[in-house]
Amino acid sequence: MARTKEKKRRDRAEEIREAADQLFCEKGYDGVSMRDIAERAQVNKGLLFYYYKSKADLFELVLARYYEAHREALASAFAAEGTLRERIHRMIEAYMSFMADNQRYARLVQQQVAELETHELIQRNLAPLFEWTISALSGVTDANGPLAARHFWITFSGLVINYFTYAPLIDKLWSGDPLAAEQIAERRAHVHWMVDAILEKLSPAE
Amino acid sequence: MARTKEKKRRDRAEEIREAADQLFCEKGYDGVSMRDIAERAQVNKGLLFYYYKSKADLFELVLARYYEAHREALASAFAAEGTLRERIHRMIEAYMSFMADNQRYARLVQQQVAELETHELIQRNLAPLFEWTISALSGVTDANGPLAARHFWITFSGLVINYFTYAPLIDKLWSGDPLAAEQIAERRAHVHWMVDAILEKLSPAE
DNA sequence: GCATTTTTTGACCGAAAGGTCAAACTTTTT
DNA sequence: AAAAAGTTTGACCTTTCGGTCAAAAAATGC
Repeated sequence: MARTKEKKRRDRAEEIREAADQLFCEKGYDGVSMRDIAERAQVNKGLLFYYYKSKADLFELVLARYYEAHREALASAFAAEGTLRERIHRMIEAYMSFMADNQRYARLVQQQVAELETHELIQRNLAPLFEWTISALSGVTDANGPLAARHFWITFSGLVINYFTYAPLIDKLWSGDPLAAEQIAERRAHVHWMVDAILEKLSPAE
Repeated sequence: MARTKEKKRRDRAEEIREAADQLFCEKGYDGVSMRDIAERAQVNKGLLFYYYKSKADLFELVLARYYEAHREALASAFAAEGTLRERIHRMIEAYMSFMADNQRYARLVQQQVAELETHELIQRNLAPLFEWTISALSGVTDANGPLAARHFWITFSGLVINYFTYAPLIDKLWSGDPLAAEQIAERRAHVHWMVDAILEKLSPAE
């Protein structure tokens, strides 16, 4: 008789990482203790330090995974095919999808940005996205002033990310869960509409 | 000889509040200890508890002052005079000015929103702003769907507040301080341009 | 001047934090 | 089966936290 059950050994390191991921997103770095993480992972506290050398280390790992996933998710959208309009819409689409799939991420980034000692990690990951937008928009926006590409970068990314970071608040003002699939689809449509409004005003001829 | 020097007694309660204000904005609630606050206020730690009953209490006071100032700053812009376009621009103007004058506030709100147990304080203060936008836009937007007023509320407020919350990050991507007066003026012009783009697409006839 | 009230201090408390470590337990290698 | 390597545990350490309190100091009323 062959083994019918795959007797998987528990991967403690992974369980700890997942517990840390959940808790950091829920309560923030300072709001979580290593004891909390150990408890959720159903593991002895000492074990956390066997696999990860410190709390800060564990946090950075959780963060780095998200940033990497984010970069990968957007990488395909960077492909320079189609018109500017198509490319931007594709970017927005990828960005919204990633946020919808990784709702914890928005909260994590927000907390990270809120820290004044802005980690070089976040910088390193956002810089490429920034550069892309600037170069993509360079043909249609001004080099400087209120219509400079850099303003549209903030505006575009804000349109997407703000919805998710403010979701807990929106939840209390609207009726219905803003993170439900239909609501997110609605926001997606809104952002696309906004992109069109901006592009139309930037170059009415096209 | 009359008293030439106004020998002002130090207002300890006020000094403590100011120190707490600074530190909470810099490092967040959890990142600051009562010892830190006492040290910055150059006051004995015990005194903090003489004037304020707890750390949470002190934080709420700092927060409440900002919310009140915010509400007051926007109150005049609520006046229902002029066209919709004028009213919205006036609102944006007031909002931007308040943010420029109270740059700490953006960071405080962000930290507050980041906490999952979103305080009823922030809710109570944002609700009126939300209601006003909804009713102001009701004539020109859809009742539901991607062009519902509620989406534009998030979009508008994001346009303003995002610039300030992300300023530390922008600082590292741009050249030049995003919180300098000229830069803020530029963002202000950008947001006004955005408002026009939106309104034009919403009702092209007008 | 004295008595009373209001401020201010420094020493102290228990709880909880991040982190260490030697010993016990499992698994793998030989 | 024994030895070696890799895991897991619980007890323990130091530091820091929010908060208390009795006593000292300063201001006030009479």
